[in-house]
Amino acid sequence: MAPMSSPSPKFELFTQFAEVAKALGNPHRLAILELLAQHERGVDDVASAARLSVANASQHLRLMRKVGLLVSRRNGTQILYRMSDPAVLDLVRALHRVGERNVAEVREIVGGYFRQRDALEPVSREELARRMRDGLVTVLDVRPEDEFDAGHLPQAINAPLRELEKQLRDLPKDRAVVAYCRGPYCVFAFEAVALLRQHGFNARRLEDGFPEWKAAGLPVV
Amino acid sequence: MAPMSSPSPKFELFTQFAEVAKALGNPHRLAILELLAQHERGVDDVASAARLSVANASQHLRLMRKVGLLVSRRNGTQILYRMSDPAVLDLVRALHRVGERNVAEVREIVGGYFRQRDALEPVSREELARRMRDGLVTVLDVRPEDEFDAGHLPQAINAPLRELEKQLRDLPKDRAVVAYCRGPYCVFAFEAVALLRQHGFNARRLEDGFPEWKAAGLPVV
DNA sequence: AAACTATTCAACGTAATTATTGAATTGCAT
DNA sequence: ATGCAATTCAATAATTACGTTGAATAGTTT
Repeated sequence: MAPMSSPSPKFELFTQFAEVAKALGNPHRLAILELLAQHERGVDDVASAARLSVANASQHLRLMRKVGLLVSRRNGTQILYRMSDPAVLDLVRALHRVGERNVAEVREIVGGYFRQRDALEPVSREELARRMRDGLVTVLDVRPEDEFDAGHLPQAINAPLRELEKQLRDLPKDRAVVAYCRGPYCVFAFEAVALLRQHGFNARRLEDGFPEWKAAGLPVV
Repeated sequence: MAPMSSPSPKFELFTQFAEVAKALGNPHRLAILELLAQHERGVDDVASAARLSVANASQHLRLMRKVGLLVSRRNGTQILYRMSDPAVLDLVRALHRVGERNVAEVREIVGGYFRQRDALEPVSREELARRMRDGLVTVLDVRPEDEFDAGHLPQAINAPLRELEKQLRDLPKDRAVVAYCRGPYCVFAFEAVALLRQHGFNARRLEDGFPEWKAAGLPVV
């Protein structure tokens, strides 16, 4: 109805915030952010890691710098970009959480993964710790490789979901498998368990995920 | 260089996440989210509160539902929308934090507000509490009105930044003024102090913001 | 100074987003 | 059934976003 009479102060603020969100609204830029979450990188470096043209990577980086997600510094001939602040990582993590939850729900409706819900009951941390001590279980970390590298359960095998199918032949069929992920909403663990069961494994998922395991004071590598 | 050979699994995930961020990348939708953070509302209700046409509001709402930020239910003839999950509010808050910090930095560079940094040293919570008991200070809440209504410091006057200038004449000039905001990065308090000083007030800002005051167990209305 | 490297700029075509309009649904009430 | 209210759909026009290309800039090396 009303055609936006005055550009209210609140609206201006929301416009600012929206600029930040827009800068996150592109898969390539999210990939770049993940790269820069580890350490600062030059444009060329980012471009090849993200499989983008240099000019395109430069555009993305400059946009994110413009809205305050990144900062840059010059080192000789190259420009190094990095995340501006831990709050940016918090923001990205919050986005991942919401996105993951959404993926999980879509799968639940479309594919019906959660039908046999009892079959997917999680293993408690305590139970897994006990079975690990007895050497009776294969532990599968289905998070992306870099998160695995930054810390994981002892004896865990890293098998990012899309590579899990290839790695199936290397898993002993006579041992139970417990898969874990980033946290309670992370859909990877559910999917991993479903896939493993399809291939005849005795598979279950760990309750919650790696951060909760670590926070509970259980051993980490 | 390489034109994106295969649509990698990681890229698909990031595409999902980017859809969520895109849905946040519009000032009207952020305004709608703030409305729905309070309680669920019908389309018509949202449209008039956000000053949008009904069809336009419907489009925004459906988009946010599609990416999982909102859910809806039917109640007779109307459709009620609400936030799907507390994680969505966390995401919005994280976005606000980054956006606020960004606004603050821009102002710092352009306007030089933070030049006389010592003059803007914050008042500690304890000091403010003491001075409030002695009745020696005017307390200014420069957050938006709805946040003020949801809880504020005792005796505080709500003066959203853009309305502060109008309210200046009503403030007693012989009393010190302490302004506070959402938190440590919130730029409103800085700007309020700068404006008050321009007009001859003895003004300072409170350390951190309202949530921290409340968390410290100090009195709240 | 010239050659080289890394990055940015400018211009272009394609695609996506936004708000508007008017028509089409959907459920409820008469 | 018919009419009514709330919402959604479909088509449109204006704006903005995206990636490519080739040229331009800034700093380093010879």
